[in-house]
Amino acid sequence: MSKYYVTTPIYYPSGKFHIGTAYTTVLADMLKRLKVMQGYEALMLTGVDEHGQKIEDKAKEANMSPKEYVDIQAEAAKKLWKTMKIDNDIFMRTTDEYHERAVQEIFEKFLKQGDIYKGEYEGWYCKPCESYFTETQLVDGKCPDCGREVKKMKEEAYFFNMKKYARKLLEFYNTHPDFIKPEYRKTEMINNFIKPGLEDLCVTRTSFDWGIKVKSDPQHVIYVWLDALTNYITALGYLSDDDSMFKKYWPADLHIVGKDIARFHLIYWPIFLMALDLPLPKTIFVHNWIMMKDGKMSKSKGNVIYPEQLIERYGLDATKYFLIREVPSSQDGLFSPEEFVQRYNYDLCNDLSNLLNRTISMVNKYFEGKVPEYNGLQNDVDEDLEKASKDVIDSFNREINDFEFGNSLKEIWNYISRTNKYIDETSPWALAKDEENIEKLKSCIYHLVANLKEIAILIRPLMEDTSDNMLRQLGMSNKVNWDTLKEYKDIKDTKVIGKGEPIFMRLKEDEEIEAIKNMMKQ
RNA sequence: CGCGGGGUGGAGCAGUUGGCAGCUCGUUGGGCUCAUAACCCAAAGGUCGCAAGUUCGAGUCUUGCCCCCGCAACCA
Repeated sequence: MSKYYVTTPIYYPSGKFHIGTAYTTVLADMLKRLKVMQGYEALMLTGVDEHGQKIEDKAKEANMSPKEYVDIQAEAAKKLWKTMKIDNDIFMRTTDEYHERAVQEIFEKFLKQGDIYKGEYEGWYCKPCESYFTETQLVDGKCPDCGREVKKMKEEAYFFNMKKYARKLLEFYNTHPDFIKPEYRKTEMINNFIKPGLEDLCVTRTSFDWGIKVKSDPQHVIYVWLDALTNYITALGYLSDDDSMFKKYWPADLHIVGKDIARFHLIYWPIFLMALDLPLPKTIFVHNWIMMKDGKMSKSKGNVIYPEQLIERYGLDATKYFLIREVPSSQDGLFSPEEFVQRYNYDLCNDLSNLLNRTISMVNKYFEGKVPEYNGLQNDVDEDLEKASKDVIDSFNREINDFEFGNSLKEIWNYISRTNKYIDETSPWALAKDEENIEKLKSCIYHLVANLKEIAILIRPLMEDTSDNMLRQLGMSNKVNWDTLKEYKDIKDTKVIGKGEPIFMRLKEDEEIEAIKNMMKQ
C-alpha cells in the first residue's frame, strides 16, 4: 500500500482562526480523504506554532502565563477542527516536549557542523514594544505597532549560513519540476531572493523568553523558523525514541502553505533539510488568499468572517464547498456575502439538491421506488451520457493533479448540469405515457441514479455528510471508495426512499446577504 | 530599468503548442412539468488595457507604454 503524507502549516494562535486558516486545513483534509478513498495509507498533520514574542505579549495581556494561554488556544483550534470534521491524524504543538528536545538537538547539530554561527543581529528596535523591525516594516520611520520612535540596535544572535546552500537549492529546483506549485512561485523565489544572494537567517533571540532555549547557550531562544518548520519531521518522531512513523512517511508528499509563508517553506525549509541530510518533500503547494471585496481581511475594516459563523448557519459542507470552489491557484479568491449565497443557491440547491430530489421523485412515481437494472443504451443520448460519466472522472483527476482544486469541483458541477439536461433530453414524463417506451424509461431512470451515485462518490472527499445523505436517499450503502466508480452499470436491488429530502434548501437571497454582512461586523 | 501576477461582453472568470472569442451569474424571449418560481433551449451584449511589429492569420508571439494587486528577507 502506498503512503501519502500531507501537511498544513502549524498556525500561529495569537487570535481566532479566520476563514483563510480554515481554507488551508479543509484543502489538506480533502486531499487526505481522497487518498484514503483511493487506497493510500494517508496521514495528515496540522497544529499550532506556540512560541514567540507575540504569544508572550498576548498572554501578558490576558494575565496568564504563555503556556496557559497557548493551552487555551490549542484547545480552541482542536475544537474548530472537530467542528469542521477535519480528519487530521496528528495535532502538533511546538511546546510538546519531544518537539522541543528534537529542535534543541537539531540546533546543536547545525552548530557543530558550522551551519550555525554566532553573530550580531541589527535592526530597528522599539523599546516599548520590545520588538525589532526591518527597514521596510517601519511606517514613516516609526514603529509599525505603536508609532513611536525606533532605535538602531544590535544584539548577539545565532545565524544560519544560508549562502552555503544557495547553489544546491537552485540545483534542486531545476532538477525537480514538481517541487514547487504553482511554477511562478519558484520564479519569484529565484529572482527575489536566490539570485540577489541569500542572506543568512537569524535563528535566535535574546529579547524574549518564550521559546525553546539553546542548549549550549540558554540565554538564547530559538527563533521562529527553525522551531516551526521542523515540526513536519518531529511530529513523525524524528530524533525521538520511536521514529517508525518518520521512516514510513517522510518525505512528505505535500506541504500546503499560504503565499505569505512561501519564502520560509521554499527556501529555508529545504535548506534545513539539506543540512540534516534528509530527503526533501515531493511538493510544496503555495495557495493564494481569500480576499474580501474591500481588500485583505482585518478587524478594523469590519470584514472578518469566521468559519464557525458560516457553518452554524449554512452547514459544514456548504462552507467547505465555497472555500474550495472560490480560490483559484492563479490569483486570490473572493469572499462576499453575495457570492456565498449565490453559490449556495445555484450550485448546491438548484443543481445538486434538486437533481437528487426530482430523480427520487420519478423513481417512486414510475417504479414504486425500485431502481430498474441497467438495460443498455435505450435512448439516443444514453451513449453520450455514459461517455460524460467516464470523462468526469478523468477531468476531476486531471484538475486535482494540476492543483486546480476549484476546477475539480467545476468539473463535477458540469457533470451535474449534464445530468439535469439529460432529463430534458429524454423527457421521462413523456416516456411514461406509453407502455411501449418502458425500456427507454427504465434506462433513463437508471442512468440518473447511476450518475447521482457517481456524483456522491466524487464529492465525498470534500463533502462527506452530503455524500452520505445522497447515498442514503438513493438506498445505497455509504461503504464506497474510488473503485466503486467503476461499477457504473452494477446497481441492483436498490430502493430509494419514499419521499426525497432536500439536502440544501433554497435561501432567501436578500435576507441571507444581510445576515452575513452582520456576521462580518461583529 | 527590482521581481511576480493581472487588465477579455453589465458582474466574476476560462482561454493548453497562434486558426471562426468561451463559461457562470444577470437581461430578454421560449420550452417543460419529474423537481425547491427549480430544470432545459435560444437571443442580445466584447475594437480581448493602449500602440506598433512578426505572420496567410494573434486574446495567444515580439517591442514600447498605461493602469491594478502582491512580494522586496527574518512579521504566522
